[in-house]
Amino acid sequence: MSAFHADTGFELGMAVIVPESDMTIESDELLRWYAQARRDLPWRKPEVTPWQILVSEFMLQQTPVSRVEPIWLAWIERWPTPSATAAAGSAEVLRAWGKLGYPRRAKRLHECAVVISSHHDDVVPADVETLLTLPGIGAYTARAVACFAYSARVPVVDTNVRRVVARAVHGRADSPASVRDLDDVAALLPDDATAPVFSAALMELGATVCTARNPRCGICPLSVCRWRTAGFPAGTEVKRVQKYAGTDRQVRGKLMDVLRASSSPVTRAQLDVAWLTDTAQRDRALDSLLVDGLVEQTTDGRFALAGEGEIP
DNA sequence: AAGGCGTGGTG
DNA sequence: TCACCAAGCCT
Repeated sequence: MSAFHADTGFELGMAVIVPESDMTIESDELLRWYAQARRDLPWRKPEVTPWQILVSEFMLQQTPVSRVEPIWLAWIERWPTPSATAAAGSAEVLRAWGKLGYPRRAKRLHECAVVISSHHDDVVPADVETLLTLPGIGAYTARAVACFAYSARVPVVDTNVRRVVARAVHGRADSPASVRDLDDVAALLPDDATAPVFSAALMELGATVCTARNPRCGICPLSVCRWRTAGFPAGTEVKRVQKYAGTDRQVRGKLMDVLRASSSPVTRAQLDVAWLTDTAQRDRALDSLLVDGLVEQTTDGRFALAGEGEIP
């Protein structure tokens, strides 16, 4: 057992009998920890609707909880349902999104609202298959909505879950994205109705204890962690984080900032001052915003947030 | 399938 | 300081 291979569970071609507790994450200890350590996030309150949970999931795609909270609170008060969101128009939605980042998410959220209000009787679909057909909803968000809004027993795999499972179950510092993730987590899921809380707890553990940098192993509730057992081996080289300063993304952000601030269409000159250093780059950024459908040009040649001219 | 897509907090 | 990172999705 001392030379046991952490990855495969096999040694020299001989099957090693692994205690069940080594291959799983103890649901009891995880749930007990979650019950006392869970953050009191507003979208976790019982009266929150599936649509409002969906909104939180859109906002949380690559944006930290602390920045999402205030925007989400104001958002659901203003637009509590898909139909209310759809009726608001995409320009107002893009404006309310503010500086959460990746405004394509806001556009897709509005598109979701339109589809759900017009084709699904204003009710968020409950099954993963249908959710996956909606704009901006991918593998994670579809399962998160099915699980957290409808208590479906489906694996929910985000970056936190991936990391926790990679460490506790596989003994690796992190996990390269892989299709095995879904099967891995499905195998860990409790058989009973606690599956959704189990998933929430797994995510919470990754977000607050088993973090990417400086994991707080001293307060981890898991009694079995193969990463710890293996002596915390380092992960493989991570791919470089994308640059931001000076990129087209930053220029797009500047242009969107100008558009958001104006309730009426702006002139080309007003956009030009948002990025003086490289006019070619500025043109490219504006063009890409038009291609993405985030910005529209009015008949008189000015620019506005997409949908600004529409009748609400 | 690798890379584009915002923004701001943090160690 | 500045690289890293934060409940991904899409092409």
